[in-house]
Amino acid sequence: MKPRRSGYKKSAESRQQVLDAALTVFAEHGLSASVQEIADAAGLSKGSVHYHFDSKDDLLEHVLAHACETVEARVRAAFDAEGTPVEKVRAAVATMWALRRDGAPEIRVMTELYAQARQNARMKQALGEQLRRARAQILEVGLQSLVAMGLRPRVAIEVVPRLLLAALDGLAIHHAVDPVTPAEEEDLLRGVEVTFLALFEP
Amino acid sequence: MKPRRSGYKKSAESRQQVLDAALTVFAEHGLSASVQEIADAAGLSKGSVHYHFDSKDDLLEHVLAHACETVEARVRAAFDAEGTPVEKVRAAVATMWALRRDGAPEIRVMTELYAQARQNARMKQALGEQLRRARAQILEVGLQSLVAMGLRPRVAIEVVPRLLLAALDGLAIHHAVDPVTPAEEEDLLRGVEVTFLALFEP
Amino acid sequence: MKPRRSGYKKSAESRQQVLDAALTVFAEHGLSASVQEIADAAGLSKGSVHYHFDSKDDLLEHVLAHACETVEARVRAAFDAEGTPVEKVRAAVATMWALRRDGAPEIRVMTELYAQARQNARMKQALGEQLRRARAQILEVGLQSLVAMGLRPRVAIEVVPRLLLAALDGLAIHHAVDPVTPAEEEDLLRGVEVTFLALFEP
Amino acid sequence: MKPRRSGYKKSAESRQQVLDAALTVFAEHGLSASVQEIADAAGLSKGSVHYHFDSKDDLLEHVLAHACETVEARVRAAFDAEGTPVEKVRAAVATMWALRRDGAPEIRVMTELYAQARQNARMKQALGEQLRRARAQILEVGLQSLVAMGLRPRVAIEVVPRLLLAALDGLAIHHAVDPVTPAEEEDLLRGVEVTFLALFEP
DNA sequence: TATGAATGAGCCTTCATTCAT
DNA sequence: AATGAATGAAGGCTCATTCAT
Repeated sequence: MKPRRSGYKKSAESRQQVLDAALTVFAEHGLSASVQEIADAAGLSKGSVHYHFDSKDDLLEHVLAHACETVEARVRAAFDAEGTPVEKVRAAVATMWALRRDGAPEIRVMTELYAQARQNARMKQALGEQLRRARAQILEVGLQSLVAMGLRPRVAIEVVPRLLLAALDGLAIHHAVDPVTPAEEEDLLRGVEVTFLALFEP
Repeated sequence: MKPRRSGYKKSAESRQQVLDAALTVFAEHGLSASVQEIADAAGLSKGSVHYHFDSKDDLLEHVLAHACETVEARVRAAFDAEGTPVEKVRAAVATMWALRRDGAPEIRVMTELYAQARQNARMKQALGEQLRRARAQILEVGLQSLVAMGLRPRVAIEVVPRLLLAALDGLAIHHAVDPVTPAEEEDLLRGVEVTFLALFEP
Repeated sequence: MKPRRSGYKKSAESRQQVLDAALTVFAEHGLSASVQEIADAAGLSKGSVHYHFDSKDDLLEHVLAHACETVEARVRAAFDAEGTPVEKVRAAVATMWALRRDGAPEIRVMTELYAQARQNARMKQALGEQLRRARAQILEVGLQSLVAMGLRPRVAIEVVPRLLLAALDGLAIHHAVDPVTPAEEEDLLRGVEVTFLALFEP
Repeated sequence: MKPRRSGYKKSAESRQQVLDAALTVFAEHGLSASVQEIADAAGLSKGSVHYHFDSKDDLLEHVLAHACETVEARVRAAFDAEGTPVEKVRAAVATMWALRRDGAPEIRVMTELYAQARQNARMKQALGEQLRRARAQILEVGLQSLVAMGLRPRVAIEVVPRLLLAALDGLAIHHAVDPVTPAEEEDLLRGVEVTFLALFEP
């Protein structure tokens, strides 16, 4: 069962190299980056990429899955830090924004995928599920604690995560084209918080 | 380029056909749609597309400009309808959302362009300018009237249009992948209004 | 018979404009220069070029004919200047070289045509005839006078013009790629004369 | 690019096939021959040509280099045959002429390149260097031996190779359009020799 | 006479994918 | 497990040519 020597292990390593390289290259040069570029970045041959992944689309799906995990982990880590429920929510939102402001490759790839998804049913479904999961997570992990505190939502609570994520991703795609200046940033974050809290009544 | 006098009417017509076809095709099949597809949709030859536009990128820029004008006109028309300032803003926002919910080709193309802009300096600049203009317009046309009414912004007023447009575009890209249900829609719009108004204090 | 007004005349003018422009453009940008470039240089439309000439090849043939006439006229003018037969020959050779050294458009086009002729039977024939005529002219006009002076050729006299023209055109094509320096030029011309005269015995 | 060790033998073979086919096709149909024609002649796909060479221009440069080597080798082989210095020079010249008379593909391609070089800086430089090298070789290998024999040049010795190569290449391009007849050939070669030797005094 | 418009064939190039090794 | 080699489809673009006006 266990890999005898380095054989099996080597493969997993290479596969991961491809995955990492793909994330970087896709983020840097767009989803139209060629398999060759990825192979170069991974230090492997073009053939190897297709050895590990059936097709470019297949690779893309795995990159997406990986990126989602990474992002989710980071956001949850921020949320799991100590503090009151409101502080925890605030920390999570700050992290979500920071990833977008800094152009984290995971976010870049995901925003590009939204465009591509319209032409790719599988990808559309995958992205849709990821999005629903993210919203569900925000709802269960973040909002329930607020509700438990006595805050009552002014609108159907399901739309709150939708609005929050939309605002963040919208800021991200605009930021790429017309960057938020450091001077604006503080006000912007305050704006997000104000609007977010406005959805609840004390 | 432009016909001197009366000119051959056919040319302007054909050019417009190409432009219209391009908008539709780009919206439908993504920006990677081939020139051939556009030519087919326009009922012209591939050569003709290049007769009217120097390159695919050139065509794309014209499509962008055209799309911006169209969207701006529609939103302004909604705003210019009768009503109190708040009603006017509400109508404008409703229109902005409707265009996104219905997948208007202009909006689709523009959201795809945000992805492409990262790899295309010209496009990035063009989109950036368009975005700044849109924000400026919202600020001057919409928000000033609210301020004039005595509403005072809780944050730097410049970030308000940024937040509003970001939320709308974010909703649009998510909607394409995980549609807002009719049931959600009312709550969603109310959420947008609530958050928007929360940025002001009476 | 005579053109009534300016109608006919205008046409001849335009035709000549095209011809002149073609000579210049072909010399400058090679025979692969586009019809559009020529039309631009002529200040006319692309359609006009095809109105005056059946095809690009047709135009090329006329350019060739025109160029030959021009060159022949210049060389003959040099030869017809005053002087002894040897001086006249020397003057003609000097002119032939000067045209090549200075990259006269007529010469440039003709040397490019030699390459193209291999793929174009008509052009091959046209160039062949032009070449035979040039050789005949040198033979009759130039060499006969030397023979009449008592100089006797050391080889069949028909090969003398061939050698002379070959040397000149060879120098021309090499000159374009590895220019003859002014310092070399005097020696080069002396070399041509020495070798030329060596073909005769006093 | 180059196979590291033993490599896949097929690759080097295929690459050579492309090179050979390109030489033939370029010579036969001119430098404007399409990559497709070359691929067909090589028995490979169009994609394969681009697998082995970055671009058509790249291929052309390699063809040029290859052609130069071939020609140089043949001429040197003729020169290296036994005989007195004068006989050796004569043999080399005879070979140079024979290649041109027979329309050797290497020569055809090179003469076509002279035309193309005017529009292609890289090619111009490459051809210029090749020409200078050829002249230098003639000077060092051929002429020095004549000088060593006591023959003294009548003109700066550097122009002698220029004149010789020019005459040969000039004959070549004219020959393609107005062939040297077998009857003329003997006289022609004698003419070349006479003129060549006339540049020296005993 | 002259031209703007339109065309279609052809070209170079890119690239995901396959396969023998 | 990994890759070099090869392919074929597709794409953007150029351009000589035709034609109605």
